[in-house]
Amino acid sequence: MPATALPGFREFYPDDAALRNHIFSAWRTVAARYGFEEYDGPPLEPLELYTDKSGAEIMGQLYYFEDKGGRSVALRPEMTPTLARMVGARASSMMKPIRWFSMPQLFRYERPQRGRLREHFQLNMDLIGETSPLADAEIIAAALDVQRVLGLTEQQVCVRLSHRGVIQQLLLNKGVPADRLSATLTAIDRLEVDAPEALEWARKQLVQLGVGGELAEGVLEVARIRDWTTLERAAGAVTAGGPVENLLACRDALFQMGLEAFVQLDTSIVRGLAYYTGVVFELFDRQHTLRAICGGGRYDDLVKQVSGTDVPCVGFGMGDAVLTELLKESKLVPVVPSRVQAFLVAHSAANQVEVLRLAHMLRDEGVSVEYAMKIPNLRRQFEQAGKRQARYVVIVGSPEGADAVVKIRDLASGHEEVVAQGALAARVRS
RNA sequence: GUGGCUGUAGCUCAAUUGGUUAGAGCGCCGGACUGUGGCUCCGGAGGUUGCGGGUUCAAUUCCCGUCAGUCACCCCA
Repeated sequence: MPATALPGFREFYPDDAALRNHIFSAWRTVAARYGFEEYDGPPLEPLELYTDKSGAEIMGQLYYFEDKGGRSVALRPEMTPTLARMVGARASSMMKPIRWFSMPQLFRYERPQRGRLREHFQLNMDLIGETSPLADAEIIAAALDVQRVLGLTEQQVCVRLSHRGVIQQLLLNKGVPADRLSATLTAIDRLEVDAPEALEWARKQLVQLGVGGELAEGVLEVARIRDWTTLERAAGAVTAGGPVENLLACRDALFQMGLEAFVQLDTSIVRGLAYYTGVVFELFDRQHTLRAICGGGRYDDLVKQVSGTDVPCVGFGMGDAVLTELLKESKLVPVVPSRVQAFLVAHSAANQVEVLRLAHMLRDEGVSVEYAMKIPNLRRQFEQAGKRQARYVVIVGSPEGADAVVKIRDLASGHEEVVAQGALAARVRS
């Protein structure tokens, strides 16, 4: 039986780790651009942190066990409850809005599929303590900018935008009973593909909910709104400060930022998690061959539920698994140009002492250096330097030069020159 | 958790209706090659054909189970 990693858990070979770091780097870049500070929490949490909020059925998707102190603990499946607890503890003393991001590794016991594993890293960005629709727009813009930094355009990705309050209002207008709203939203959540089968499925679900017949058609009509004109017509008179105005203001802000081409109204976006209260959105690849790249929205009541402090929030989670697939598919995986700056080559074994001295001198100067541990002929050493993707080869022990100089060769251009040892670090770094 | 499809070297794949010692390219290691890499040529290592069982004189090939991957469900970060 060969040793293998657990299903759904990844091993990152150097190429994989490089791509992961590329994604992490984009995450950090955008977080910095938006003035977000990094935080982190415990990977292992009390089980109740999740069961209290999400109910017992999520137990099947949690990695949980009893620790040696008899506590029921779980590997974190999402970051938001931890964030809510941390924010709730200090929110009253912090300047608003709070802009926090984190890049936790999360765990969930589910059947692994492409882009969905039992472990992943997830960028979480949350804007806390601000109810303005500009905060929603800010968060969505950040999620989109991550895509843009990674080289993905509006040709490849889009954000599907909706608003729970708007949907609820439209459903009430259609006559859906208030006590059926929550279940109806769940049914709508399934409708994300505008396919006939999905429609049929949704009709059946609605009938089971007691929302059959004409009412069901009304619900489906609401869930199929894809353009702003239809939405405004369906909403009727817009109340100041109401959900519709809120959603439109968020849209306007995104348009004013120049992100219009990415934005798609989609009233079938509801989000599974129960705690969302306002704007909700998901990022998708345009071909829709992958799962959601990112999902988020406004959750104004969660912090109060967890900590007792009333703080409005909007945020998203963006996993690395789907992004990895999309970047590979879009041929946007960067190639590392050069692994080491200088590869030291010894003319003969007698020069190895000098190689070690020079190598360490260069490393002290911050230059990345490699050299052959065994000294084969020059041809072989050059070959090694080439395979290691070195920028320069430094030949140590050149007979025609004095001891104080070395010859360096630019491996890409083939250009060679003689350099004083004291000037070597500066020359190689340039 | 349910169902479909797929599992051969590190990677991509081949192997006649079931037939002898499971092959190739790339990659890796070494040689040709004693002051200059990428090219070329030669050689080598690397496989319990995912694993287990069954049918058969004979299984990579057919059957069953199982594990893993993948797709669609369930569900969702």
